[in-house]
Order: sequence, then C-alpha cells, then structure tokens
Amino acid sequence: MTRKILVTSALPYANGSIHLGHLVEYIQTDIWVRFLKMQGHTVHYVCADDTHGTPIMLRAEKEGLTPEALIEKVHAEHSQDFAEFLVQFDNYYSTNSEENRALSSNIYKALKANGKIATKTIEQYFDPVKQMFLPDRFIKGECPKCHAKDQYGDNCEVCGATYSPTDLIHPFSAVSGATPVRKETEHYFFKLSECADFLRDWTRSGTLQAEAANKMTEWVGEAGDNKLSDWDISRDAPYFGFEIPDAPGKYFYVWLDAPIGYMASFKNLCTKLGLDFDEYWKKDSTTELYHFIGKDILYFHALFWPATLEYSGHRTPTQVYAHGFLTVNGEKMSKSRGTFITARSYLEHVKNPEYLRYYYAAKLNGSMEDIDLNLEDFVARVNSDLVGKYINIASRTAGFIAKKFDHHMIETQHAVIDEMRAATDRIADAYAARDFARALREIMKLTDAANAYVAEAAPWLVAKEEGRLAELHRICSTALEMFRILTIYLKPVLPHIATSVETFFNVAPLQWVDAQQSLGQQTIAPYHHMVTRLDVKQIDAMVEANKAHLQTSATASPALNVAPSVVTPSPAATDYLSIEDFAKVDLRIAKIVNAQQVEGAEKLLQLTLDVGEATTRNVFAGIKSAYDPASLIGKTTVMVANLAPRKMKFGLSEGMVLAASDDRGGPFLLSPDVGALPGMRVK
RNA sequence: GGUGAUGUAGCUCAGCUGGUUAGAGCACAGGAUUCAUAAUCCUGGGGUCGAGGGUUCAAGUCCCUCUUUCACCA
Repeated sequence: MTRKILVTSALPYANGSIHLGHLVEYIQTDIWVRFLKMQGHTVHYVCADDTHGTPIMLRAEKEGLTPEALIEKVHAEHSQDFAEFLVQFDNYYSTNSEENRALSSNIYKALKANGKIATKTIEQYFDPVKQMFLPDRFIKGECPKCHAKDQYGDNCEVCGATYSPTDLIHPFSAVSGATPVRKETEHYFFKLSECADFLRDWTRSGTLQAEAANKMTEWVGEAGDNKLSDWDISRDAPYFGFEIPDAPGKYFYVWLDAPIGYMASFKNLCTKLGLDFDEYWKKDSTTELYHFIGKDILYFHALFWPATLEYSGHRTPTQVYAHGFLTVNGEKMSKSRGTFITARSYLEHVKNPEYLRYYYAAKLNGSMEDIDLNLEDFVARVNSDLVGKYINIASRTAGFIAKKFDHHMIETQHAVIDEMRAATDRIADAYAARDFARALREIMKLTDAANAYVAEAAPWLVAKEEGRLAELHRICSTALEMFRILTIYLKPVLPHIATSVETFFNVAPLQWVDAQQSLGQQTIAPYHHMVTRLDVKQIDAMVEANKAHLQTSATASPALNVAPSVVTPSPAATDYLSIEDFAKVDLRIAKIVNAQQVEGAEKLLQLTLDVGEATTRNVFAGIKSAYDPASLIGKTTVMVANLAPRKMKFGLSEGMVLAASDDRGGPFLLSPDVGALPGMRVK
C-alpha cells in the first residue's frame, strides 16, 4: 500500500552557516526519505529557514542590512549547502512568508477561540538606550551564586546555576552596555497548563522514542500534578517577526511561528504541485507526519507543538524522531581545535559529500545518543568500505566484460545473489527504523561475501586458460549483478554514486524492488572510477583552514552575543577566570626544531617550532638576552598556538612561547616533563 | 542544582525480554593472491564490559552508590 507521508527536518536559524553538526540531521532525514521514495511511497520532505527573533534583527542591524536582505542572503547559502550535500528537499522555504503569516494568525485565532490564550502583565528587563526589552541571552552580569562575572541572564557557565535575569548582580545589556531597568509589559500566553492531560497521553502513545518519553515525564508529570506553566508567546516591538493580529506592537515569539513554518513550507509546495493541504493537516488526517529534530529542541516539538496543533483543530505528528549531537574526535566541536567545520569548508577540502553521508549513516542508529565523527576513523572507514570493498567489485570485474565480451553481460544465478535478495527485508526494516548503522552492517557483510566470491572464482586465472571463456563470462556477470544489488541497497545513502552506476548499467533509476529481478543480458558502458580514495591530507587541510578562519574572523567580527561597545569593568586582580575562558587558550607542547639570530633585532630570536601539525610554526621570541640559539635546538617548551598571527618587521610570528621573568631575572623558558610530545595540549 | 541519556578490544561500534569460552569493522601480525586506484582472500593476537556494592543457580544485561560525557530546565 502506498503511504502518504510528510517529513520535516528542523529549521536552521538564518543567523549562521550550516556546519557538520547540522548535517547529521539533514543527512539522516534525507536518507530516510530517499529510502521511502525508493519503496514507492508518496513522500514530501519540506524544510525552511527559521528567520525571526531578536538575534536576526540585531545581526542585520550590525551588518547594515534589513532583516529581509540578511535572511535572503542566508537562504541562498543554506540552499546551496544542502543541495551540494545531496539533501533533496521537496521544498526549502522561509518562515518569513505570507503562508506562514496567515497560518500563524489563524492558529492563534483558533487557540483564542478555544479559550487557550490569556494575557498577563510581567516585569522584564528593558534596555533604556536601545529602547527594547531584552531576551535573557542579551543580559549579562555577575552570577548570584558563585559571583562569576560576565554571565548570561539565564544560567551561569561557571557553576552551572540557573536563575532568572532579575537575579543577576550588576546586570548590563549585551546590546548597548547600558544598565537595564525593570519595566512592566503585557504578554500573551498559551495556556499550556490546561493541556497536561492531553500531553501526558500524547507523549506516551508511542509518538516518541522511549528515552524521549522518559524525559517528557519530567515536564508533564503524573496525573494530578500541575507541572506545566503557561507559555509566553508574545514579544514586544522592536522585534523581527509577525505582529499578533489583534495586538498592535506585540509580535509572535519566534518559537510560535517556527514549527508552523513546516506547514507553511508544505502549503507553498501544495500550491506548486496542486496537492491538498488539508488532507495532510486536518484533524482526522490519515496521512503520516514525521519530524526529525535534535535532542535539544525536543521540548518544543513534544510539548508546545502538539498542543498547538491539537487545540487549533489540526492533526498531531505521527512521530517525533530526536537524534543526538555530533562530536568530533570524541569532543564537542571546537573552533580553536579546528573541528567546528562548516559545510562549505568540508566541500572545499574533502569535496565528496557522500563520504560524510556514508560515515554518518554508519553511525546513526535511531537513538538519541550522540555520534562521533572521528576523523581518522572517517578516512579509514570510507576508503575501506566504499572504495576497497564496494566499488572494488565492479572495478575488478568490469574490465573482463568490456574486453572479452564486448560489454555484454549474461543472465546469472548464484547462492550469494540469493543471499543478497533474501536480505532485502532485513535491510529495509533497518532503514525504516532509522537504524542505518545496522542496515550498513548487513550490506557490508554482503559486500564481503561478493569479494570472497570473486577471490574464490579467480576470474584472472580462468581468463588465462583456454576453453573457459563461458565460465569467465558467468563469473564476471555474477559479480556485476551482485554489485548492482548492493548499489540498490546503498542508494538512499549514496544517491550520486547510484546514478553513476545506473549510467554504467544503462538502466532506469533503481528502485528497491529491482533487487529481486535479475538484470540479465545487458550491454553496459565502459567502467570509470566512481569514487576516489580520501587522503588524510585533505582532512588535515580542512581542520587547519577552520582554525585559520577563526583567527582572522575573531578580530574582524566579534561574536554576536558579545557586546560590541560594552564597557565591561576590567577584572580586578582577585577576579577569577572561568575554565571556559582558560580553555580558549590553546597551549601546546612545541619542539624547537631550529633557532637562529634575527638580523637587526635586539631582543628577538627566531624559532621554528614543531607543534604536531603538518607544517612547522615560525615564532619570534624575546629571549635573546638569555639564550644562545644553538642551545635551544631540540628542546621542548610550551607555546600559545591560537594567538592571532602577528606581522612583525622580520616576518610573521605564528604564536608565542612561554617564559617566566620578573625583576629578579629571566626570561626562563618553560619546559615540560619528560614524555611530553610536540602537539600535546597543555590543560 | 534537578531530570533524561551515556561509558564494552588501540579506534569506531553490535550485544533482543539476564543463560554455553563477550562479537564486528578498522588498525596490528602471519600467510595467500595479483583481476582491481597496494585493492582482495585466509588465519591470528588483543577486553577483570567506567568504579564499588547487591539480587540470582547464572549479570555486560536487573537494583543501589559513586563517577565520565552529552542534552534540557519554557
């Protein structure tokens, strides 16, 4: 039976570039959608840029653009990134659209008619210079608990305490630096507290993964509990968003209209394709609706969103699928380590998006666990599985078919082929359950079987013996048939390679059922390499480039949430440094591979340092008075590796070595204990 | 701080409702092979399953305490 399915990925915020963390979700969803489409179902995959809110407004202002111009620019970038990663949306739209305005208004009106909207006067911090109310993230101050300075308005990054902005000591606006004043304002609320019974049922009815449902009980509580409070859905002007229909000067909070953006994007698609919007969104719809999200926004998709839909007369999601976060080399993505990798940067250095699609697929298992992109493992895995095993089957047999049999394949049969066909449901079930890791394990087991078959049949020996031409023909055709079936199973993950394979076999786009029919007699095209090996150097260059990018951009454009012109009181000597701030300093063991005098410099020596990178660093150090260059060569010391490079009269200095001194003497270079190797992080 | 997840060979991961000597891929070692972008095939070494307690005839798998990492707290 053909199912009618609507699938979404979370909307990326139009405030920054797509990075490898984002891509986990889009690649996961895209693979799932492509699989369902290959099975013949009617699937619509929609997404959009999330464009509203204070951060967008402020960033546009800073860049001297209108918010509309900013989001248009970002939309073009995002669309390009997704297209190149082969993420095939049926529609990629924007939340700043007329469809979304109309839908948001209508849903609000329906909620209001249903008695689910209330107003309440609240007191909030107001920036008297900027003349605007401040979101929590734009207020900074001293933590009321541990007294760490310069903490955000909602929680302390040093001690982990959570509080409200009004608890901060000496608060200041991160926008203007001014001291905010408390001011009363009327806000609109969605009466979520009245939705507890519905949500309790909904979150436990199999719409969420088990671990997500567990998490939800924390919020929803047991029957009789009164844990849910009403949800503040309005913001005061100035705000970039939709004005609330019957409330001039009040705007919908971005999280109200963002998920409605799923509907709006689909509505826009309906207009293009002539589809029936209501069939998918009406209350008793028999179509299916799936949302793929990151575990961080489960809250919005498992509480606010279903409640919004339910009480505005719409259907609720069939399932919400949450995935974990991406770590790189086992750690959080880090700009200083060069592992905060943008989609663009990956494409520039590694080029082939299917490597990443394959690696992510090999890690994704449908749970909320984080997945790790281990760069060394990435290279090994992709080269071994994709090139060494899978593509190799065609590469090692296609030549015989071309040369000896004029590109003609014959009908074949073999136990391994039967085994491959028999595996079809197991693999399909794994894909359907979003356990791509299991699907690929099954597929690679079959790929190993195919290579073992070729090794056993030894076509290169058969080719040398007379009178065994028919046997050679059979062996190579069999191997290619295996290759074709494996391609079908891999196609959701590797759509581009699959296209090349379709061209090679001269066949129409492969569908899932095609695995069951044999290709038979077929004239095939000459074989060309479809995937090349990935070189570690490409990865190293990518990581380096992301570090370099940080260094140049760090000074050029301070992060948005750091006040551009704030006068933060300079820390007194007794002030503490947070561990996060300390971690920003990339201290590393460096080996002095060369040291020499600098002509014309009174105090400097020129050092060539090995810090475990592909190339050495050049550093000018003011230690001439205390050290003879020759005595330094071979020593290890400690350097600041992420100091912005500085152009000096004698050349570029790419870091700083550490030395101690005061009026009693020095400088004395630091040296690590025996065993420390170049490149090790000092922390 | 509270809550939910998480910690299994050097690396990345499987291990269903507790049940024979804990598995795979990569990496490593030995052998075979040369059709294939040194790819492939066969064989092998390697783990007190985060720590400590407990339940059980039997625990990686259940319970408790501690701990690692991640996320959320409108």
